[in-house]
Amino acid sequence: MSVATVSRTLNGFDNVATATRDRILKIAGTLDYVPHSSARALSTRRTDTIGVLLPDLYGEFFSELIRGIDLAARARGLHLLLSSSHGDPQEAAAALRAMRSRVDAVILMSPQARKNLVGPGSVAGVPVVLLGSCPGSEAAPSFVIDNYAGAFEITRHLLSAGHRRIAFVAGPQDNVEARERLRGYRAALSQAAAAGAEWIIEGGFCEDSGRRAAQALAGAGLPDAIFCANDMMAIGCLDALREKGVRVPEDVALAGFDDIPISRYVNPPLTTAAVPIADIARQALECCADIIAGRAVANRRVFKPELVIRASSMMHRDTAANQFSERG
Amino acid sequence: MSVATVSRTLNGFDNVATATRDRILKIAGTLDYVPHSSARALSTRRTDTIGVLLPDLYGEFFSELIRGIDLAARARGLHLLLSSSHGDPQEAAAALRAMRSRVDAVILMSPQARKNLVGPGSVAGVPVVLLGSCPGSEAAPSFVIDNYAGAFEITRHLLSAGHRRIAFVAGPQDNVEARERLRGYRAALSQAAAAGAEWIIEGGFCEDSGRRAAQALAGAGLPDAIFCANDMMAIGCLDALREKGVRVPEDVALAGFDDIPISRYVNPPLTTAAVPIADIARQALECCADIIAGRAVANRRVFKPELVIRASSMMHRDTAANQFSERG
DNA sequence: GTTTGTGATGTAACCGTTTACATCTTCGCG
DNA sequence: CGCGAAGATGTAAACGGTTACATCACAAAC
Repeated sequence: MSVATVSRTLNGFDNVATATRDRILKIAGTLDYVPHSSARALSTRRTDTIGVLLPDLYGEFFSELIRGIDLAARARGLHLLLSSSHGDPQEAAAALRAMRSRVDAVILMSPQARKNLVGPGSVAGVPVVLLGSCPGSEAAPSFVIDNYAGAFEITRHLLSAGHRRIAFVAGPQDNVEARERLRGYRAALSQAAAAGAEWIIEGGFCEDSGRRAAQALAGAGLPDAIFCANDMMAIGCLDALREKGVRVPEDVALAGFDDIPISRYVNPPLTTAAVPIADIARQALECCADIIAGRAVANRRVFKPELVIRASSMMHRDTAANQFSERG
Repeated sequence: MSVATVSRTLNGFDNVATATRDRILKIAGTLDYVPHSSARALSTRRTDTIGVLLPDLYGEFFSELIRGIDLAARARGLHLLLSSSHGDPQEAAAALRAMRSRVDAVILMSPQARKNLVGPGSVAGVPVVLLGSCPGSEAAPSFVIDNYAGAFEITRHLLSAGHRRIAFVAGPQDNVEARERLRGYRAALSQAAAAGAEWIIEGGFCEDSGRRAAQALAGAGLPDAIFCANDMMAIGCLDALREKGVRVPEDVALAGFDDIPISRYVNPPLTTAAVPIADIARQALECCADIIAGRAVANRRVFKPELVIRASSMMHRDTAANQFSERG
C-alpha cells in the first residue's frame, strides 16, 4: 500500500477498495496511529484550531466565556488555543501575530484596543471574530453586549425603587465596555432629571476595587443605592459593607452587571443585568466555524442584557415586609 | 540570501555576519514575517505548546487553574491547547490521542480515570504531568493535594468547636479526590470516637447538589455542622439554608474545601481547606517546561491544604459575642 | 605563493502529510 | 478479441521551515 491510499482511507474518500480500507484501518488501529497534525496543517493550510485571546482570566466571567467556547468547539471537533492577559493592545497584537499560523480563526476580546487589529493589512492575517466591542476594529464580525441599555435599565430600576442618590462604581477608564455602562447610568439619571446627582467612584472590575469603593462610600455618608459596573465589584462591595455593618438592601441597595453564576448565591442575591455569557461565547465559536467553512456570517450581533431583580435591590418596604414574614 | 541564512538569523545563531543579519531583520520587519509554526514543528518536532486536559470548566476552581497555567506559560513563551469535559476516561484517552502531535507535553487532570493513560505504550505518546491523583497512572510526575489531611483537619476543627453531629456532603463517587476527602472526614470522626455519628449525603461537586443537600438536611432535622467536599457545594448549601431561614453559623456551622476566591466573599465567609490552586497550576506547567528541556523533575509533589477558619464555622458563643458587638 | 584554518553562506535532504496526475486492472461492450 | 471507461492504486511534487554538509572567500602561517 502506498501513502496515498492510506491517506485517502483515513480521510474518508470513497475511492478505496473495501478490502484495502479494512486492512488499513485494522493496522492503523493496532498501531494506534494518529496523523501528524503539523504535517497535515502544512499541507492543507488548516489547523482545526481556534485561537482565543482574552484580556484576563480572573473570575467567573472569563470562566463562563471559556466554558461556552469549549463546549461549542468540542461539538465541532475544533481545538482551542488559549492566550490571555493582553491588557494593552500592543500585547494583543503580538499574541495575534504568534497565533497566525497556528489557528484557522481567532476569537478576540480586547476592550482596550485602539488600533486596528483585524481586516486586510492588519496584524491578524487570519479571520477574527470579536467578543465585545473592540475600538478601531469595526471590520470584523462581532458579538457585543448592549452595555448602555443594560446600565440604563439597572439605573432606572433603582430610581423607580425610590432611590435618588445612586452611586456608580465604574470600571477601568480605558475599557470601552465600562465606559458604555457609565454612559447608560448617566443617561438614566439625566432622563429622571437627576443628572446633578451623578456620583461616580473609580473601580477596576475586580472584587478589591469594589471593596475600596464601599469603604469610601461608607466613610462619606452612604448613598441610597450602589450600582457596580460588574458583579465582581458588587460582590467585593457587598463584603465590605457587611464588615462595616451596613445592611443590604435595608441601608443601601446594590446592583451589579453580568450575572455571573455566583451572583445568585451571594447574600443577599444580587440584582444585575444578565448577560448570556456562555451563549455568546458559543455563538462566537460557531461564527468562526462558519467563516472557516466559507459560509456567510452576520456582521454584528447585539445582545441586550436582561434585568434580573434579586433581593439586593429590593425596595425598602418590600424588604421590611419580607423580614417580618421571615421572622414571624 | 538563502533560506538557511534567514533561518539562522531568525533563530538567533551567531554565525551570521552582522550586516547580513541587520538586512534580514529589517526586511522581515517590513514584511511582518512570522515563521510558519506547522512547518517549524514538522521539522524540529517541537510545537512550543502545552496541552491542558481538564474534566470540566465550570466554576472558579478550574478558572483559577487555567489562570495559573496561563500565567506560567506566557512567562515561558509557551502556548496552551485547552480541552475539557472529559468526564469518562475513554474521552480523556481520545483527547490525549488527538493532542499527541500538537503539543510537547500535557497537563492532565482526570480524577475519574481508571486505566493507565500515561507511560510507555500508553495512549499519550507525549510526556504527561498529572494535576491531582489519576488512578492507574502513577508513573507520571504529579502535583497532588492531600485531600485526606485537609478533610481530616476541617472535621477536627468542627469537632473541636463543639459540634458532634457533623454531616458530610460528598463529591462524586467515581472521583478519587472526593473519596479521599470522605476518608479524611471518617478518620477524624473515628479518632474522636464518633465513628457512629457518620452522616453522609451524596453530592456532585456543583452548587446545585449543595442546595439539594441543604434541603434534605433542613427537612430531616439539622446537624450541628455541615462539611461540604468542596466550596461550590458549600455555597449552594449556604444559599439554600438562607432560603429556609436557617442561620449560619448560629443554627448550623458550615465548611467547604478548596478556598476558591469567592469563598471569602460569601456571607458569612466560608471556613475551608485552602488549596493554592493557581500555584499548583504554575508548578505543573513549569514541570512540563522542565521535561521538555530535558531537566530532571520531581516525581510527586504533595500540597497540604491549609485550614482557613472564617465566620461560617465560628463557635456559637463567639458568634453570639460578635452579634452583640455588631449590634451594640 | 601555497597551505591551512575559520567564518559566512549556499545546497539539498528531511520532517509527514495531501493531492494532482500517471498508471495499472478489470470489466462491459461492440 | 480489442477498446474505452471506470475504479483502484502508485508516484512525486508540493507545503515551509531546519540543519548537516559543502562551498567559498579571506586572512594568517609557513
